[in-house]
Amino acid sequence: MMMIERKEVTIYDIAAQLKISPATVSRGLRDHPAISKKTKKKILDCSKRLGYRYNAFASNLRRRKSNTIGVIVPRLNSSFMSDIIAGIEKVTSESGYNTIISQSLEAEKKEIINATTMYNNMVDGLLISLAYDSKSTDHFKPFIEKNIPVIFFDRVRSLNQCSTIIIDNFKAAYDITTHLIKSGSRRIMHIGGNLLCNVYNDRFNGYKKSLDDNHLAFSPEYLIINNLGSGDGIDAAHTILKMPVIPDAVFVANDNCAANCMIELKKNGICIPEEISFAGFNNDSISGIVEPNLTTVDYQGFEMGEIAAKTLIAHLNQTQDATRTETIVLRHKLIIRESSMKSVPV
Amino acid sequence: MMMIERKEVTIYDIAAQLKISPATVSRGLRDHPAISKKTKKKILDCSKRLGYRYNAFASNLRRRKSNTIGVIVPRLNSSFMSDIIAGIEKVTSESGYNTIISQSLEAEKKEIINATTMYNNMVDGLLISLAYDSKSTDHFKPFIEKNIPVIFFDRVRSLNQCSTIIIDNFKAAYDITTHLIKSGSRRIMHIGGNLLCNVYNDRFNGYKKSLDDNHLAFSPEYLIINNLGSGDGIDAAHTILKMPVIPDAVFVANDNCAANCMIELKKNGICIPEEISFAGFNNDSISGIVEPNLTTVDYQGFEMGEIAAKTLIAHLNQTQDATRTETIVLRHKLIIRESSMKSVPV
DNA sequence: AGAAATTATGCAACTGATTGCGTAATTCAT
DNA sequence: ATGAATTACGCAATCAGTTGCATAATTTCT
Repeated sequence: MMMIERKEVTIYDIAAQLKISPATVSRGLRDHPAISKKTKKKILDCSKRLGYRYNAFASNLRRRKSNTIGVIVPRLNSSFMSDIIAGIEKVTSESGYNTIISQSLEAEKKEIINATTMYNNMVDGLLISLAYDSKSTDHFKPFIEKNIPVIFFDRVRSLNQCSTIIIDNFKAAYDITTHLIKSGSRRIMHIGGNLLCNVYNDRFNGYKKSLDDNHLAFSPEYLIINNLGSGDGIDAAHTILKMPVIPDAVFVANDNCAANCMIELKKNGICIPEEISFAGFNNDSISGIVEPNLTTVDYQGFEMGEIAAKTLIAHLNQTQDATRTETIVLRHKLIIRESSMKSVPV
Repeated sequence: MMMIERKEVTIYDIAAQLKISPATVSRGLRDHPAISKKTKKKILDCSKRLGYRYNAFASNLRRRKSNTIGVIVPRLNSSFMSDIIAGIEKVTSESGYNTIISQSLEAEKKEIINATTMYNNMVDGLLISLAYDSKSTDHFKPFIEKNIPVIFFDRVRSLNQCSTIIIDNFKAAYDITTHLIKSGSRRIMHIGGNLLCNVYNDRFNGYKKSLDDNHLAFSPEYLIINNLGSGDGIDAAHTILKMPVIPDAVFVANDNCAANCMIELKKNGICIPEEISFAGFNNDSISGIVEPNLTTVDYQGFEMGEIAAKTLIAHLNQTQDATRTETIVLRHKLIIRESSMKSVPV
C-alpha cells in the first residue's frame, strides 16, 4: 500500500489561503509587534487548520543560528555527570534552546570528533567537561574564531576567552585531608585520577599541601592513580592489603571508588574507621548508604550544570561580555560522617 | 574593537575558485561516485584551504531530514537512565546521527512540549520513555502520521505502529517474590511506583500473582505506592516501624529506595534479613554496597539503550518495516544476595 | 478635511546544499 | 579512426523562512 506523502504545509500556503504575504505570516507566527492582532489570529487559526509545522532548518539557515547548545561530557552514566546534565537541560529548555549531548568516553579523539560535529551543526554555544586524556584544546579554536562561546565546567583547562565553572578542588582536598589528620591519622593515602585532569591534579595537590602543612611526609607508595571505577576501588583494596605498613586513612577522589574499596577492605577484616579512615568526594547517594557512611565533599552537580548553562546563555544574549574570561568557583561543603570518625582520645 | 565577521565559506566559493559547478563540489565533498578522484582531491584541498564548513541546515532543509534522533526520558539523573542514554548515544553516534536529549521531569505537560519541539526540529526518529503521569499518547500522533518512527523503551504504552523495548517486569517481580517466599517469608510487602506506569504496574502484578500462586493473601496494608526516591525509602521505613505486625520481607521496585529503606530500618534496630528480607530492582551499584548486599533484578540499561537505538536506526534504514509493531523483551536476571538470605532451617 | 504620524503589510533578495536530467568529455572496442 | 559506451560534470529549480526597506492603510491631530 503506497503512502501518499502529503507535501509539507508552509507559510506560503497560509499566505495564499489568507491572501496575504508570506512575510506577514512569518512575522505573525513569531508574534512580531508590527502585525495587528486580527491578522495574527487569522494566521494562527489558519496554521492550525492546515496542520502547519514550523521548519526550523529554513529558519536556522536564514538566521545562521541553530538555537541549539552543545554539551560534551566524558561519560553520561555517572551520577554526578547526569546531575550536571539535568541542570543544564533545565536551564536551556527554559530558555528555548535545544540541547545536543554527546560523550567523549574519556578519549580525546572522540572529543575532537564530537566538537567538530557540534561545530558543523552550528551550535550557538558549547559546554564542555574535558576527557581524561584530553591534552590539546585546538579543537575549540574554530569556535573561538567564530566567536562561539565555549564554557568549560568541572574538568577544565584554561583557554583564552573561555569561562570556566569549577569548585575549589585544592581547598576541598586540603580540608578533607586536614580533617583526616586532625582525627588522628598519620599515614594518609590518596587514590586519585589522572593528574592531567585539573580536578584530580588539584585534589592531589591539596592533599599534599595539607600533609606538608601538618609536617607529614608525602610518600609515593601511598599514592595510587587509577580510573576511579568500582573495580579500581577493589583493586586498590588489595594493593593496600599487601602493603608492609598499611595506611591509617585513605582519601579517594570519588565516592564510588571509595565505597568499593572500603567494602573490599571490610571483607578482608579491616575495620573502618578504626584501622583505616576513609574519605571520598562528590557526596553521591552511595556515600550515605555504605557502612560506615562515607565522609565526603558535597558538590552540587545540578547547580553546576545550571550555572554553566546560565553563563552560556548570558553570553549568547550579550548580557555578558563574551570576550571576558571568567572563572566561577562554586561553593563546596565538607561532610563528615562515620568513615573518618576514629574514636581518638582527645 | 569591532570584529569583522568573515562571510561563511560555501560550496559556491569553492566552485568559483576551481571553476567548476557547485553541484560538483557538493558531490565531491560527499564522495559521490560520479566525481573523479582528481576533482575530489582538488575540492577537498580547496575546502581545507578556504576553511569551508559544511552547513547542515541547508542540507537538512533540502533533504527534509535532520539526521538527528530525539530522546525523551523522565529524568536524566538516575543511574539507570543515564546508562540507557549512554547506550543510545553510543549507537547513534556510531551511525552518524546526532542526538537531542530532553527530560520530561515526570510531567506529561513537559513531555508534550518536548515532543513538539522534537517534531518541529524534524527528528528522524524518536526514542521515548514515558513520564510518570503520562496518560495520553496524542502527542505522538503527528510523528506517526508523518511516518516518523517512535520507539518506546522501559516506560512504555502500547501504541499502534510503535515498537517497544522492555523487560518482563511481571516475570521478574513474580520470580523475586517467589524467591522471597521460598526463603521463608510470609508477610511480604511491596513498595512500588505509580501504577499508571507499565513497569510499576507489571511489577506489582507479578508480586501479587506470586502471592496468589503460593496461597498467600495480598493485603493492601502491605502495599506502599510512592515516588521511589531516597526520601520515600526512609518514609516507608517509618511506616513499616509503625505497623502492628511488621512484614518479614519487602520487595521494592528500585534499588535506591530499597537501600535507603533498609538503612533506616537498621538504624531502628531491625535486622536484615533475619527480621525483614529485602529485594530491590535494577542492580544499581548501590545494591552491591549496602549491607547486607541487596537482592535485585539485573537489567542492563546500557544494553536497552543500544537496542532501542539500533531498532530505530534499522527502521530508518528501511532494514525493518516501520509499520510492523514489534515488542522486544530483553532478558533480566535475578541476583540473589544476603538481603534475602534468611538462614531458614531447610 | 487634510496633513502628519503611526501602524500594518508587501517586495524581493537572501541563507547554502541537493538532485534529476541532460550534455560534454573521455575511454573502449573494432 | 570512429561509433559506442562510459564516465564526469553542469543547469537550474528547490527546500522554507527571514528581513531591510518601501509602501499602503489607518489613526490622530489641528
